[in-house]
Amino acid sequence: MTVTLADVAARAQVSPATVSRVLNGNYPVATSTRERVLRAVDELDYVLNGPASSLAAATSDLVGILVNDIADPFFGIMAAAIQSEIGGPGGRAGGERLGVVCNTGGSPERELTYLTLLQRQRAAAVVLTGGAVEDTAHASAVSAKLRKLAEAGTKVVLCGRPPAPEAAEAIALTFDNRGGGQQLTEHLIGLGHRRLGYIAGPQERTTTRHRLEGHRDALAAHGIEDDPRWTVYGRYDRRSGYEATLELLRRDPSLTAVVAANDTVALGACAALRDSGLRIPDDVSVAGFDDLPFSIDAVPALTTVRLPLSEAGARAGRIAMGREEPPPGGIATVRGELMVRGSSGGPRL
Amino acid sequence: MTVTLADVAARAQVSPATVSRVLNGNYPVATSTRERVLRAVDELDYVLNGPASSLAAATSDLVGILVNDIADPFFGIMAAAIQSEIGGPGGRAGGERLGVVCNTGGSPERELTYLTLLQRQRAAAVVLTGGAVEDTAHASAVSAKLRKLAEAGTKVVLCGRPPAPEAAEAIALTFDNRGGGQQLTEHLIGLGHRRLGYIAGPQERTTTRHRLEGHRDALAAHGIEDDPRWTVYGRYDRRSGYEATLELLRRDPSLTAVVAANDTVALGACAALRDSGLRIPDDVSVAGFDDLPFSIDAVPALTTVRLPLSEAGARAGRIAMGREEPPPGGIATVRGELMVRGSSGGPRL
DNA sequence: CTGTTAGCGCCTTCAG
DNA sequence: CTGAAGGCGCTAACAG
Repeated sequence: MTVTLADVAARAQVSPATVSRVLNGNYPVATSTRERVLRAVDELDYVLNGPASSLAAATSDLVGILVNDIADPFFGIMAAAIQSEIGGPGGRAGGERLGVVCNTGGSPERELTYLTLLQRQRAAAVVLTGGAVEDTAHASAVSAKLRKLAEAGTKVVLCGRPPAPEAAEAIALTFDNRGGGQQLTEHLIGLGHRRLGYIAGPQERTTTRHRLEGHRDALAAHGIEDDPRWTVYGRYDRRSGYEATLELLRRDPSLTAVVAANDTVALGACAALRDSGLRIPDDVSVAGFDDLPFSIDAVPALTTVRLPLSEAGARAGRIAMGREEPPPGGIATVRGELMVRGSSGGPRL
Repeated sequence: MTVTLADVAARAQVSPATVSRVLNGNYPVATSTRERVLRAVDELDYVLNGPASSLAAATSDLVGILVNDIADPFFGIMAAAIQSEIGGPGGRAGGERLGVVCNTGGSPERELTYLTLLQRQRAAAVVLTGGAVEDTAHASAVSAKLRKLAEAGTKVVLCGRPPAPEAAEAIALTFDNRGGGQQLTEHLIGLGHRRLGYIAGPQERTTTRHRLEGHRDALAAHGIEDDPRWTVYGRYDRRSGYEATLELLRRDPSLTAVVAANDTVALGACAALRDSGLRIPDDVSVAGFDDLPFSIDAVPALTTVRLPLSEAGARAGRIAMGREEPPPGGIATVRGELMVRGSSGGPRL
């Protein structure tokens, strides 16, 4: 029923081995022979059997990209960049690789499941994006998995994720969340703010912790006591920002600025402030993080920290494909850039 | 080096076939035997070889999800919903399927490439999301590919995409873009608008065409002549909305409403209007399409048409997994819901 | 319920 | 540069 390599060989009057060689292009074949084979492939409408090929070669053309939330542009932008570097030629059969993104939904179990599935498929590479969960048991389970993947020849790259201490084989491009958070809060302090609310992300995430630490570093550097009432934990979504802001306002109506864990949360914060009859930035300044495309369209435009998601993703993709040297030591820190816009201003008197 | 099924069989003192059976759970095995096998699997840290398994079984656990732009939440939301229905148990080996999203970037070539790659992998199912490109040559190439996939046993589902006329095997859940566009414009006309600008998406896309047709249907129904100056084509992004709006304003400053191809474009339109010193909706009303999460946060909140992306995606996922009956005739139309919000109001006098 | 026996379709030495 | 041959690891009849 289905056309096999042998059929192509018969039609082209060569041996299966030869067909395999022209298809994989990893071995010298006479031009005339190649053309004959290619013609046969075309005439027969032959499609390589991936599993068979992967089985024999003990490696596949699959490249996995794990993201926490595919509906969040933060991950979408990185994934698109990674995939664009993977899609191109460079794979084994016919030169195409299959970059596939897997949505973990932020769940440690699903992350592990996907990793196993990818391991099962003998993936050529795996790129994990975004913050990690800080649960110890899970973290070491993931590290162990990554180590095994690496041992089996799968390249492992972390993008926008802190290095895995127990899996040194994994190359890491880490975002400087701490530094970014610090810059942002420094900016607000510089404007005169002294009472700043902070809406953090989920408690057990590295990204959450690092951004918050940066914020606190800035406060400490300026001798501002960090009132515990000023920090609220939530999720990385708009709703969470909305609710957390109301909560912050309830706890301390005298706040003059709200720093959000990311832009999406900041948008929710803006909505809550507006609904509370407060003007931005006249009454309360707001800041986000990431500089997603919509942030510039907020009214007023959002002050935030731009992360070079696309660039980092592209680099991660290239490293995963072995087309770029990994950074020295296997770890590189990617810095963010403070974007001062209309949502931040001096505090009300 | 790597542990194989035979090793597990030896350790558990059973035949390889038995091991396979407990792993796939598709055949009766004595509980005691199963436990012994599972223990051996665990002790040996065995991981099934996916390619070998797929080769022997002539099908894989891979399910492809094609999206036009992974960085766009429109697709992200659908993809997440589809993947959530796929991820669960139901696959062959160990009950897990690998839902993988592929980013075509809207390019017909990449779409075809991914389809081939998926075909090569003997994917269990493929879900194509979003509008199709209307180039005839490409459309029939895709249809041909889909037909071949279906013949090879791959389930094909279209989600938010019009039916493929030449590939009737493909189940289609189509969005009623035309009806939605019509409702939206009806709403604006009802408010009293008579001069409406329209920012369309890329010219050769089905989504673009259908939404525009709906708009024109509404105009025609009310005897409003559609001035050609009032339509501008662009891309589905913010920048395009910004530029198109300036262009519309230049062509006819007397427009009282701008209808955008989607919410993202509408956001750009709002920015352009604001930058031109026009108030929304006092001077000009704005409307979007899709009702993405950020639309409610625009200031003023965006009037738009809500598409049940998540629900449609979930349904598509279930159908792809054979867990839900396809709609009669293989085609279902999913309607949108008009969401009237602050960005639309009566025209200025 | 379990073991035996053939392949699945391709890649990759090894000769020529 | 090309052909022949063996096996990659697993599944699916078929017996028992």
